[in-house]
Formats: sequence, C-alpha cells, structure tokens
Amino acid sequence: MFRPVSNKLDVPALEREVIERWRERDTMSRYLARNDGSDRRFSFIDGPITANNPMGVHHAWGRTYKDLFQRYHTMLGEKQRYQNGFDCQGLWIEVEVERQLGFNNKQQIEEFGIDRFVELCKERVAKFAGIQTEQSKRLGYWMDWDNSYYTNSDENNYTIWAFLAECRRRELLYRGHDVMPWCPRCGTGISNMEAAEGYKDVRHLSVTLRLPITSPDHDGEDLLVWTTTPWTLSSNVAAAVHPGLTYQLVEGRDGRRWWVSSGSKARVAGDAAVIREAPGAELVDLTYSGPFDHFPAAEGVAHRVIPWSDVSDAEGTGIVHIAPGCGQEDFALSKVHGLAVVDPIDQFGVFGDGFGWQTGRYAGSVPDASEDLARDVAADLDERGLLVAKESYQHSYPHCWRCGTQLIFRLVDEWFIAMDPLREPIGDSTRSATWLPEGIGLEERELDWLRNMGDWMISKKRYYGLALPIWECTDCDGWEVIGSKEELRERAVTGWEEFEGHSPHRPWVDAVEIACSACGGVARRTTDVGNPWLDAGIVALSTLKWNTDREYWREWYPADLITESFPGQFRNWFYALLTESTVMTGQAPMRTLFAYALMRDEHGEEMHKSKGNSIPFDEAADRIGADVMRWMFAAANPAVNLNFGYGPGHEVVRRFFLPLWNTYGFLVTYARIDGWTPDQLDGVEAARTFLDRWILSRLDGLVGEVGEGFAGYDAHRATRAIEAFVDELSNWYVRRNRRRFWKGELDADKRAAYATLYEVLTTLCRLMAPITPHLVDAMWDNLVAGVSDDQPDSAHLASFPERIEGRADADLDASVDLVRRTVALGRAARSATALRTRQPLRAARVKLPAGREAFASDPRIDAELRQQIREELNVHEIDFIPDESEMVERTLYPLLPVIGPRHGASVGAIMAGVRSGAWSLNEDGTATVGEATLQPDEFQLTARARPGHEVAEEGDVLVALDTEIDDELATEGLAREVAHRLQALRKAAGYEISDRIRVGIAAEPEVADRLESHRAWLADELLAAELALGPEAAVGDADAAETADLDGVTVALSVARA
RNA sequence: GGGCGUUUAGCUCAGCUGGUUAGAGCACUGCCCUGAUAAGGCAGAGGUCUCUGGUUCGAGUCCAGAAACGCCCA
Repeated sequence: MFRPVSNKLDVPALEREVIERWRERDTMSRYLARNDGSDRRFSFIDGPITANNPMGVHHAWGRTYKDLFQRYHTMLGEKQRYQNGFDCQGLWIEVEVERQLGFNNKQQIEEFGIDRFVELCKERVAKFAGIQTEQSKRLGYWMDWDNSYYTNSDENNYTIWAFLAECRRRELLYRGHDVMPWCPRCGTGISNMEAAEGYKDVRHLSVTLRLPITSPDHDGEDLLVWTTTPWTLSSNVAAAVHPGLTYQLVEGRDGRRWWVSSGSKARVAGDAAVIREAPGAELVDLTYSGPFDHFPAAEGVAHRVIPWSDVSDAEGTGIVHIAPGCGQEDFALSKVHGLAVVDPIDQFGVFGDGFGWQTGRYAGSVPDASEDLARDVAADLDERGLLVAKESYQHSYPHCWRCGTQLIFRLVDEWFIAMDPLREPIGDSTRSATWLPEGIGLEERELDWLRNMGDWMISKKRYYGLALPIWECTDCDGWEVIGSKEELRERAVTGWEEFEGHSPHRPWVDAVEIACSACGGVARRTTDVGNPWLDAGIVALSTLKWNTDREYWREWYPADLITESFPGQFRNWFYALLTESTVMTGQAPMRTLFAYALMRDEHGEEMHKSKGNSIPFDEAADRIGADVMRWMFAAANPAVNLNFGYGPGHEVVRRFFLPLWNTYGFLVTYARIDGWTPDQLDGVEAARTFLDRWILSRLDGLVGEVGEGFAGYDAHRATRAIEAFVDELSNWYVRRNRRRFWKGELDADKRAAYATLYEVLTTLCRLMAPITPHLVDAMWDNLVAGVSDDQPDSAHLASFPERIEGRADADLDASVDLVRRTVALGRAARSATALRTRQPLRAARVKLPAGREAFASDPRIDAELRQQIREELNVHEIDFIPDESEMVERTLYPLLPVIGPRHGASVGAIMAGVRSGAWSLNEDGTATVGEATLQPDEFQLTARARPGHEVAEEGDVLVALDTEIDDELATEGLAREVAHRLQALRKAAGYEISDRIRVGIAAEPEVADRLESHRAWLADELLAAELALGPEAAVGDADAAETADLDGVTVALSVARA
C-alpha cells in the first residue's frame, strides 16, 4: 500500500527527506558503481570550479547540465568517471588571502614568508573545495566526491611540466622582452587574454601639448600631440605621423605655428589660419625637443618624427606621442626604427631615478585628484608653456581582472608560447569538435580568437601557482625546461633535500639548483609562476593519467562532453584546453562542447554582490529547493542569458511541479481507498479505454522526444516536451478520468485506469530523474520502492525508458486534439450564453473539419469521445452540422502563394471582393470574384459561422449551442445546483472524500417534487446513505447547514455523518 | 576604431523559405468551473513589429541607410 501524500508540496523539505534516505541507503555510491561492469563508456571531463568562494546560483546552472547529462548516460548503462575538479592555483586566490591578511603589496608577502603565504593559499582552496562539495551534494550533483581533482596537485603540475618541456622541445617556448599590461598592485604582468577581460570605461585627464621642432628652417613651429596617458610623456622618444595623411601648419598661440593633421585641425585648432600644407611623409625625420628633456633619463635621446601607418586623425592631432617603454605598439616601433627605450617605472608603478620630480611618484591614475600624476604633468607643462589643452576624457581602459586596479603598460621579461606554429593544428582540433548549441557561431568565435591570438604569456611574477619548470643559468644565457620530478631529481645539484617531500610550489622548489647543460654553471629556477589557465587547460591530460597510465588515458580520451559557460571561455579554458591537448596529442580533448550563456537576475540585470541582486546558492536551495533551480536551468535556452530569480522559480512550482505532484497525490489517494497495488493487473490490457491508450501514446512520444533531447545535449527540448505532457496528463487525462477512480468497485476498468496512470507516473520519474533527482525519488520511493521488491529502490538505479512498439498512435492523438478543440469552442460559446455551465443544455452542434465525419472512425470510440464532450460542456446531445446548415456559410479562401504570382496587381481587388462576399462558384469548379476568375487550385472553401447564432469557431471547427431550456432541463439544472451546494457543505464539514453522509433538503412541495426525480442521482453523487427531501426535511446533529436561494427557489440544506 | 548581434504587448520572448486579422507565457480585468490542484476554462484589454527609404500584387520577414542597446576584438 502506498503511503499517503501531502497535498502541500514543500520542495526544500521534501529534498531534505530524500537526501536523508539516500544517505541511509547509500544510494549515491550504488549509483556510481552501477555500470562498473559495462563495456560502454561515457567520458566527461569537468571544467574545474574556482575553489575560492562559496557557490552562487550561477555555478548551479552549469553543474546542473554536468549532472543531468551524466545521469542520463548512467541510466543508459554507460560506465563513467564522475570526477569533479577544483581550480586551486593562481592570482585570484592570492588576492583573497592578501585581503584576509590585510596586505596591499608584494613586499608584505615576502616579509610574511612565501612558505606561510602559500600554505594559507592551499588551506583556502581546501576549505572552499570542501564547502563547494557540500553545496554540490545539496544540488543533487552525484559525483565521486572522494576522487575530485585539484589543479594544485602534483599530478596536475607535473603534467604541465611535461607540456612545457614538449613546448621547449618544439621550440615554441621563448623568453620575451616586451611591453605588457601590468597590474601595479599585484606586481605582475597580465596576459593579453586576461587584460581583455577587464576593459571598463573610465575618465582620464588627456593633454594636448606642443613639441618644438628643432630641425633647421622650422623656427617657431611645433608638433601638436595628444595623449591620454600623461605619465608616459617623460619617456617620449618619438612622434609618429601617417605618411599619407595631409598635415597643416596653422597659426597657434603666442606667435607659434602648429602642425596638426588636416582631419583634426578643426577640432584642435578651430578656425586658425592655415599657413601651409604638407603630406606626413614630409615631416618624417624632423627633430624636436621632448617634453621632459631636462630629466636625466632623457639625456642622449634624439627625438624625431617617424612614419606609422596606424596613425589616425579621428582622435587627437594626427601626431602620436611614442614612448617605447610604455606601450606595446610603441615598443614594436622602437625595434623597427631603432629608437631609444626609456623604461620609467618599477613593478609597483613607481617612477625610478632620473625622472626629476616624478621620481618616487605613482604613475597610474588614482582616485584622489591631488595625488594624480596626470594633473601635475599638465600643470608642469602649462608652467613651461607647452600645454595647449587638457580635458577629462572617457575611454575604455584595461583593469586587473582580479583586483580591479587600472593596468599600466610596462616593459618586462616574460615567458611566452609562440602561437604562429600552433594556429593551424589548434584550428583543426577546434573544427573536429561539435560545438553546441548550434546557430550562435561558437566554433567560429573560437577560430576567430585563434586567428587573432598573440603569443601566450604564461609567466607571472607571483608566489602561489604552478612553478614554471624553467631553470636559468646564472653564468650564460642558457635556460632549460625540466619535464618531470624525476628529471629534476637527476639534474639537481643542490637543494633537493630541502624540496623533497613538498609539492612543486614556491618556495621549496626554488631551492633546487641544477648544472647548466651548456656551460656547467649554476642554474636556478625562474621565480615566475604560471598562468592559471595552464592549470585548467591541462586537465584533459592530467586527470586521465597521461603521465602515469597511458592505457587509462586512451580509454577515456577524448571526452564525449565538456561543458562551460561560453562568454569568456573562448580565450580562456576552451583555448587552453585545445592548445595543451593539441600540442600533446594532436587532437581535440573533446568530441562535443556544450556551452551556455550568462545568468542574469530575473529582470535581466547583471548579478553583482555589490548590487545586492546576486543569490547565494545556499539561500536559493533553502528557499525554493534544488530541483526547482535544476528545472529552470534545464529548461533555459542555453544560447541566451538566463534570467534567474525567485519569481520565475515560484512560477515553475505553480505551473509544473504542483500539477505533477497533485496528479501523483491523486493516484495515491484513490489507490489507498481501493487498496490497489501495482501487481493488480488482471484484465488491464483489454480494459484500457481510448483515453488510456491515448495517454500511453503520448507517453511513448515523450520517451522518444526526451531521449533525443538528452542524447543531443538539448535539455531545453526535453523539458518543454515534459511540461507539455504533464499539462495534457493533468488537464485532460486525469480530469476526464476522475470518475473512473471515484466510482464504486475495483473492477477491470478501474484497474486499467490505475495501471495506466501508474505507468505514466513511474515512467515520468525515470524520464525526469536526470533533471529533478529529489522530486522524482520521493515519488519513486512511494510508488515503486515501497511496494515492489524486484525494482530498484531509487529511480537513479533504474534504466532510462525506451519506446514501446505499437504504443504511438497518430490517429488517437489527432482525435483527442479535435475533441479538445471542440470542447474549448463549446466553452467559449457557453460563456457567450450567460447560462451557467451547471445548467444542462439540450445539444451542442459541431461542424467538423472538411473530410471528417466523426471524432474517430471507430464508432465505439467516437461514442466515447462524444460522451466526453457532453460531460465537459454539460449537454445532452452532440449533433453534427452539415455544410448546408443555416448556421454555416461557405467562405472562399484564396490561396495567396498560388494566386499571387498569377494575378499580380489584382490580388488586392480579389481579397477585397472575398471579404465583401462578392463572389460566386461556377459550374466548372472555378470561382468568380469581381472581375477575376479563380481556378479550382487557387482557392479552398471553408465553413464559417453565419452571423446571428451562438457559436464559436476556430479554423475549421465550429460549435453552436442549443440554448433553449425546457422544464426537464431546468429541473436537472436545479438538481445540479443543489448537489453543488451540498458538496460545498461536505467540504465545509471537513469530511473525507469517501465518508458516507446523511443529507437533508428542505424545500416547498413543488420544488421537492421536482428534485424527487433526481433523488438517486443526488444520493449517488453525494455518497448519501440517507437523503431526506420534503418541506421540513433536515438531518439531526447537522455538521453543516445552509439556506440557499437558487434563482428564486429557497432550499435549506444540512449534512451529517452517516 | 573594426567585426558581430539585438530591437515585436507592461515584462520575458516565439514568429520557418515574404502571404488572410502578428502569437505564447507571466502580470492585469471580468466571467465560469471545481471533492486531485496555490490548479483549470472562456473572454477582454494591451502592438505606429525602433526609424527612414527601397524591392514586391503583398514586408515583422528581403535590401540600403540611421538610431539605441549588447557582445567580441583593438
């Protein structure tokens, strides 16, 4: 016997119960092991979650996909690895630990001790990995949690060593001297792909200044330059012009004359008189005096004009200030033109010696204007008469993606992986994978990034992260890459003892010195750590034991699926994965990449902690439950941003969870009353009704649809199909079958009803198991596990449903569809009559679509369907309306795609003629509309309602009602009304559905007489053991009573328990 | 600055290769129904389909231009 089901659905409470049951029964372990013996594989590689904070709801979106696709393949019987991953190294963690310790810069870390700092970083990731593990379990994410991978593991780090050694072997790795974006707070370079993440609009003080030309024959002439980074002016060595642009010498202030490009002249110099024009090429090689030539750092710098085709005059003056120590393009130009390179600032963004008053000052922009260097530069220039203009200028500027500090560009030595030789092979890998969802150009976006990608800067001047296995000789220029721990042990000259027993992290690994293979000198490890995307990108190799068990790797590589949110990952994880895997294996690490967009709040706004609209995972799990979230995530269109919030969450509960839960509750309620159990199947097949076969047909279609959806990583499609099915189940199948469950004895018909609904619900449990594991198992435990010994005790140990031959029946589906349309139209017509639905009517008249003569071709089924319509509409008869009926008129419907090309300009006239009724049919099958003749293939005839009848129509179906009420109908309506009132009293008295009662109906004799003819029906309807009817009729000890006025008829009603 | 995308009801979004009167869900209003339902049904209100021009018998849909917003790149 089933346990009773509460009609209140509290999802979080239900989930807690289910989780407790799973714990008691060790369900998850059995799930993880259930396919151990299978020879089929589904390989999923998890993209590591940053173990740096508790999860937000946005993490739960991706984890829902990861879980549900794995669950689906588990139910198909495929063996899997179920390995979750944590991202555990990198600047993001250092920044949080610094914040905890109250540190602001690197010196404080070094004073604190790198070893202690690194230990704190490790502790932090361990702590949050633990928290995220618990949160993931709360989500219902079933993974092999004791076997999670951590990117700070030895395995991961040493696999990257092997990768870098391979890069070295193929001469892809190099030490570069270049200008890179630099975070002065973190004291480290930022790779271009990270910098791309942090562009924000900010205002900077921009200045326009004059640079006096020192070449002969240019006395009194200045070059006008404009810059948004005044701090770089003291490093100026050149001014660039576009050789093809036209430049103008114009009248300036204080008797000076200024050179500007013609395109910028109006903006920069207004209507100043033009003295002469010259192409940019003519200005090349002119010399000028720099803005800060009196600083020692500028000593010996010969400032001159150089040509540069990237100069534009859309902004500024068309003459660009060049400081090779402060800009990437500037540095590249310095190589081309042999310019001096002035390198002004240190790792903290502070000017070094030789920069006069700027020495010791911070170069970057600061919030406090009084300390802003740009302001002081402008004032200095103004004092010396060099400032022409200044303004606050808004532009998009890179910021540190972890700490938010504005980046500055700085000359550094960093390690790079050359991309040119890799573009093609990585492109091939990219193209070999399937990128889903389709239609949003995911693959093309990855390829676009690959085409434009600069060399990958992999080093960071930090403390906690991958120790780059690069040893640099202290005597010669030599450097080498160590590919493994074993190799390091062999090569170690000193420091091995200090390192042994530690993870390959700073500071321990820094102690190891080797002998330079070129000169024999002492080689020390570069103190740089690695870019964290190396860590995440290697997991397709490291977690599959590339270094230690190549057989295992072959078994699982490439992955069938990886999945991650796509904005941002093209240049991060996807890119790193493809690069590292392609270098090492020559192929992509995945067959399919399924990606999804970003989560927004329910109004479409970006979620931010600071805005207060971000939702912590725990809060959402407590308030609406994991399964509600999971359903929303699975139902989302992954191609577009998901608007998530409690409002939409409650809507899911109301619209979908409740009807499903109540359907389940309905089955259990009546099965308990009847003592029905799932083994009671006598005569069920033969007794199945039309509607039973219909819902099973729909179920079969659903099984196919959901399976295809999951197999194609289209959870959206699966959820849509399930929602539509549950609506049909609840609002048609159950609604139409209520009485079968309600009526007297447990016969074959009733068993068929139970068996059908039972099969539908248990199949739904298995179909939905990957999406809503808790809800489904709550139902499964009661419906299956509690009553059957030969079934798994959890839906998650069951197999995924398969289609059943012969179940799907398109005719059934079409017939029910027609019935439902007919009922909907009948209701619309009823609404128009102002007669309440409880009042029976004599007949509904139905005009069926052309070519249909009945609701079903089988007369028995047709009769069943007509009976359903009668009940729904409360009418006695269903008649059909022939085309010739006076209620119907025929309408000509021209087929526009056909007549358009043939009749051209007269289409408008034809349509007008049809609308006004000015058309006629001809003997030969053509039709005449106004002047035009339509051929038989150019139109269709359709029946439409003739005005003046109470009808409703939609498309090719029309329903009209006979609204005449005779005495018999009126009396029946009265009985229905009385029954309705008494049912309300039953409810008010708090009776159970199956309680037998006594009923009293007091009414004047004439009314009592009328009701007498419906006595048996009333008693049956109300489960009344006694029914007193007469002028004074009443029951003793009434639990509830009411005197009702029914359209002028007064009745006194009372009920009591039998 | 370059590339891509979006713009349809109060909100979130569908509208396939051009075709009768542009749809759905939510929210709103009214009515109906109810012993499975925090449910259901019917109806209503709500639209210059961002704008301008073009192609066409016919444009939300195709073309050109503009605007706003967003994303990517620089």
